[in-house]
Amino acid sequence: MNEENKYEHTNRDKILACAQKLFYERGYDAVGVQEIVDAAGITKPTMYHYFKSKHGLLENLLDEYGNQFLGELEKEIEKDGSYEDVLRNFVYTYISVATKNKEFYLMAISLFSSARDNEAYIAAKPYLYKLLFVVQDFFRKNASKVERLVGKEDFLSISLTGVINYYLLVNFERGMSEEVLLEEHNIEDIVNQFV
Amino acid sequence: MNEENKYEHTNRDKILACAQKLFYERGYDAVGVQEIVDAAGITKPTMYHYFKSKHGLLENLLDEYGNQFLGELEKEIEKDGSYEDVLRNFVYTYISVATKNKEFYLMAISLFSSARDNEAYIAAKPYLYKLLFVVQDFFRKNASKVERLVGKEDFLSISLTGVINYYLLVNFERGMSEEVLLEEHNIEDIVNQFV
DNA sequence: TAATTAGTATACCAATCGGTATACTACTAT
DNA sequence: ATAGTAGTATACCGATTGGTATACTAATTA
Repeated sequence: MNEENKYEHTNRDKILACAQKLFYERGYDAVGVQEIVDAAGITKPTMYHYFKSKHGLLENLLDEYGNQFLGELEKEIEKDGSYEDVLRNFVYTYISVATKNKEFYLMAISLFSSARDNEAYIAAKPYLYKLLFVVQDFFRKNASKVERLVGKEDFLSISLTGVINYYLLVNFERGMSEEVLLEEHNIEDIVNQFV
Repeated sequence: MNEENKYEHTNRDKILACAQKLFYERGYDAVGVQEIVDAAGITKPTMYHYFKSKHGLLENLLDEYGNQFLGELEKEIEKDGSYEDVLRNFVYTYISVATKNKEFYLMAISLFSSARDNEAYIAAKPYLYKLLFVVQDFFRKNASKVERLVGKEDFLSISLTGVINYYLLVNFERGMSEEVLLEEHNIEDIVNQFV
């Protein structure tokens, strides 16, 4: 009945997009519901109709934006090639997807590092593990190609995720552009640490 | 007149200690001033007497606890030895100091990853850079011993900090103890990535 | 056509937010 | 002795917090 792209300009999507931007700029706790609905040009009951609470809004945000992010990373694991090649592609894709969704990505990193008993951390925790599992899957599939790395899959996934996250965090803070972040010598620096 | 350790049980220190604990548990924005002063067993005007605002409280907290943390790391840079030896000691000291001040350390990591325009991030930013500079100093002094690493000091410092931070974040989350975190094979895994 | 449902707004709630005006006490310095 | 200062409490401030009761409209379904 409706193949049209209605789904792009609904109030629900406007709320998600505005919440994402505000959470990125100032953080989940610092942004009030009123501010979100003002930015989206609607009123509170509309937000509480779609998402049952502020917490529910964050959960939906993480679910829709986050799984899209992880999906793109998972596709990269399927590909075949030498360890160094697939690693290089994986790192490139990770940074590429992260920079393309810079605001969501930084928001997610912030949530992953939030305080233990913070409401936002509790919502983000499953995705922190999902990301870790995706990177672990990558190493479980490919580390077997290099004897020295066998058995180190857990550490390697923590280490790679840590390096890339901090690399992006610091260099976004420095105002570095997507193109520079993806330059060959920068990718190569990261790759070289894992060969 | 007073060589005694008065300075450990003053209201000021009680406020700092309680704020640190609460910020660690639930985050700066999620914790109200009232809750802090209740935990410290005093009232608001006392807090506003010592620190001019909630923001000022955080600044003092970072200044006193943070500089102590960085000081212990800086001492390690002075020491001499082969690249691999000083690196191993540096990593060991970093993790050791971080685990001994686990609550403060996790709070700091959380602040470093906070949203750009968040009040807490603005207070933490100088210390994010200070930490980066300390690690950079380490590599500027020692990377010269290994030709392959010369010129990579900036990347190396980001990378090492990223690995250790994420290593501690994930393994604290997993409930891993200080002893395990400092086990030789775990330290060696990290060190091996930087030789 | 009648009944139901999804979506939205007006107007409100108690509770909490960060912060302060005022006044008191206890100590210090003159 | 007296003036000043540091520290502390009672009681309050306006603003904002997350959330909702009620009512309306527009579209769908029976």
